[in-house]
Amino acid sequence: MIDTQLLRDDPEQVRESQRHRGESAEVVDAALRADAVRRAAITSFETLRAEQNAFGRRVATAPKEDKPALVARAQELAGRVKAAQAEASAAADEFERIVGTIENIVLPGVPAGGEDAFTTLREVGELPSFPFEPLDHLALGERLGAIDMERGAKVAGSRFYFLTGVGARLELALMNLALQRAVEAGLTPMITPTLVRPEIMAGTGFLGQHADEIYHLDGDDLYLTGTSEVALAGYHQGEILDLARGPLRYAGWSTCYRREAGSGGRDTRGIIRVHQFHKLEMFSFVDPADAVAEHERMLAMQERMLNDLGLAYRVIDTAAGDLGSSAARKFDLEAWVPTQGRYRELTSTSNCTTYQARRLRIRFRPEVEGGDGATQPVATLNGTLATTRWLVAILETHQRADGSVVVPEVLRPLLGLDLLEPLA
RNA sequence: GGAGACGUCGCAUAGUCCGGUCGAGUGCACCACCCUGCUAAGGUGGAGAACCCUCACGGGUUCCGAGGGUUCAAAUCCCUCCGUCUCCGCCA
Repeated sequence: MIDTQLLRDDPEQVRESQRHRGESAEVVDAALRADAVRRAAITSFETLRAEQNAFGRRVATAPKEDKPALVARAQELAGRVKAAQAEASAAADEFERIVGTIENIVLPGVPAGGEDAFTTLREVGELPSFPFEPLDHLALGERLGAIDMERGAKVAGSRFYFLTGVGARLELALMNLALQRAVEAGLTPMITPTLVRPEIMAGTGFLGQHADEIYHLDGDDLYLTGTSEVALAGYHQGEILDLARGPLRYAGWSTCYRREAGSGGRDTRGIIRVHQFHKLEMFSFVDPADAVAEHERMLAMQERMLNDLGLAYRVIDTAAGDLGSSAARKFDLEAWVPTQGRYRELTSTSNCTTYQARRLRIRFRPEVEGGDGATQPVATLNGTLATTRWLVAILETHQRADGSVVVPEVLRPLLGLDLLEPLA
């Protein structure tokens, strides 16, 4: 949810942001009208209620014989209060409904426009070239005894898979590398619930645009999370955080579940787009003044991972129209996938500024001279430090003519292998 | 799954039976000032959140786990939900 103060003080900034995203600017005016209605309704309700409260005190202290008459008048007043209250709360709901559809204000510098309007910030690493015809990650994975899609489908359906043998070990090594780096950077490791209540799912904003992407357990009314971001964002819901000693930084390790409802037919081969995978997700709660720096910090950690894994990648500044509703800016890191001859998104990092925190009511008390200031929403940021999909780029990039795969140096101690070799 | 107890303003608690003077007392912690050479102790005062009105001073409304209901009036009575704890049963 956006800042309603900003909506009132500078609606043009909000309209501009909506236009950058290719979203409606008219909702801004609808929201302003709803705000006026709401405030008028609240004021008249509160005036009546104040009257009722004062009257109630008179009834309480009145001599017994006067009470019946007073109560009769109070009854009449109570009816009017009830009506005014219903009106005020309906007006408040309507305002929230409309404001809720306004997406986060995009940060300056974010390219306006749709998916293709992104800016490439940099390309890093040399594109791999092969003196032989490279195999794709699935062909490699099958030869290495690392990936079994067929039995995944037998057991769970399409887009499910088994990681087997060195495949399972490779994923764990990757996740452990990410976890190690996270701990070194001072993040608190977390293993999070992957089933969450509806309020949490709604609070993090995933029930809007992504609703049909999410698995729901009807019998228990719980949602399976598509990222530990959901649980981590919900972790401090409704709390007033102490940020005096710096940001609260977490690294959530979880299995992620996605229905991939709208992606029929795309990336059907291999483990690029699957219903279930693992992810190590960074999540920070920071003073909004530090949000941009925190975003850079996450990006740097992600780049270091990709670099150290020997992957060629580019960093793009995602266009406004391609941002989620909560994100004010998002960097995607896309690794080169040799057999596809293009960059594919491996990871991203989003700065949600105060948008997500406002909806989740996560606040802090800024330090101001002369004591504590009023509470205000924190900024939240998230970024992925490793996921199963990374195996695609790792396998393909480091393959050799004989179908073996050289293990990146940083993974060797964690994996216990220097080379993955095809099964006989 | 069955039976029961409980959920109050940072923490701990009082208040709930018998609805009104309880938005709420007390202790600890906290902040400011005073006092004592320092420390400890002591004194005085302050201090929750959200929203509305106001240039401001200030005023008002809401919040006692959440949501409904009864009532002129609910922390207090009723219902539903969530959570915690205890006992019994069952099971990885």
